[in-house]
Amino acid sequence: MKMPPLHQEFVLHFGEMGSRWGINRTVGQIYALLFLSAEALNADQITEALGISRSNTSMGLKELQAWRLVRLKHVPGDRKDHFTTPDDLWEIVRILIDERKKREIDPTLSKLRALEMQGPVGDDYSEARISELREMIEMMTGFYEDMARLDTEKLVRLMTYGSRIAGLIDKVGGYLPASRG
Amino acid sequence: MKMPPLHQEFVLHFGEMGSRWGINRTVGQIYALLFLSAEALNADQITEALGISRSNTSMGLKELQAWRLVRLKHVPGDRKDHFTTPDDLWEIVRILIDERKKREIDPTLSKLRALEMQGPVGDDYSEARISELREMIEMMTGFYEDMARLDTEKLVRLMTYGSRIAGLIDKVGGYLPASRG
DNA sequence: CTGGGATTTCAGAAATTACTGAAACTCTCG
DNA sequence: CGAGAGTTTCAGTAATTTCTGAAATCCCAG
Repeated sequence: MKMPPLHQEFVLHFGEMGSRWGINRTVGQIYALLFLSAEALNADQITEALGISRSNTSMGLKELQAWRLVRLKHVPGDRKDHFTTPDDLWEIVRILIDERKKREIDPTLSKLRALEMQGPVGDDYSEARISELREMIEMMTGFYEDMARLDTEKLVRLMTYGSRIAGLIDKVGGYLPASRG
Repeated sequence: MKMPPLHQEFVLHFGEMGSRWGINRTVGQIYALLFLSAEALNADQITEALGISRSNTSMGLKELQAWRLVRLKHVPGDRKDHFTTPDDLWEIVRILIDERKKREIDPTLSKLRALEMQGPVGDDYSEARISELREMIEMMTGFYEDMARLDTEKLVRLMTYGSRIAGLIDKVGGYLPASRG
């Protein structure tokens, strides 16, 4: 693995964290490498920098593309495909949350709805628990979807605003409809 | 695995989702079982319901306790330890986010800070990319910590309010300090 | 067409992670 | 103190996941 020390440490860290993030070591490393790289890299460059097999690189890139975390970029005069990460970090965060939601939450939400559809087949407690869980997930994903709709500038303002937002709602809350349509 | 069909389906689903959530199958199943259970269960009941080994149950419960997702509950007149999940779903969500933050984000934030401390050891692009990433993570975790401080009632109000919150900030934003801290 | 570079697929090997049963330990009650 | 129920640890095994090299496929320039 030959690259500047900073890159090296960063790449190794992402590799280690990979398993906690639900991706494997090499996928984490490939992402880290591309993230720090000013220019797009081709698969052979990645293979060499990380000291892994060419096929492993190919699979890693495929997975990162499935996550929409890396993009293909054509370099004129080069037949090879080159890869980059989006420049805009906010975009990366949105993609990450969307994809995790899709993989980790949506299937469970569907399952909960399906279970409720079956009608009363359990004891009261478990039925109630399942409904409550579904409602909570719907509220949280609904909120996220609302936030994701905001443009970056507004989002930054909101986050910087922090918990004072709550006071704001207290103040004006009475004059506004209590729930979303 | 003998339990009502509703429980069974729910438990199996949590087992399957486990790997996506960064826990293993049995840990997911144990959690699901306790979640639906009106009364606290002891380790033997869990072992029998899920058809796994007693030691596996013990390890699963230990991991769930490390996540603070299950609690010990003493049942009078019974020497065995009994386990439950918190009743309040909001509390569960807070715990989940806190713990995931601790495992998935905090180590990276530390690493980024450490890398920046080393002074200028990389190219300009990668240095900038790392700072930018650290700042973004700090903003998001800061916002989360602010939100976590709110009581449930305010939080529900805020989430229900959704994206209209942004308009609210637009309206009063000028009269308030631009940043926290 | 077709020759050859570029990429992907895939079956098996390697590495990692999960699970089990047996043994060790802990705690409490008599 | 010490018997025994209850729990945890741990070493070995099973299952799963990741990685590799070879073969197959793709695709464009000539």
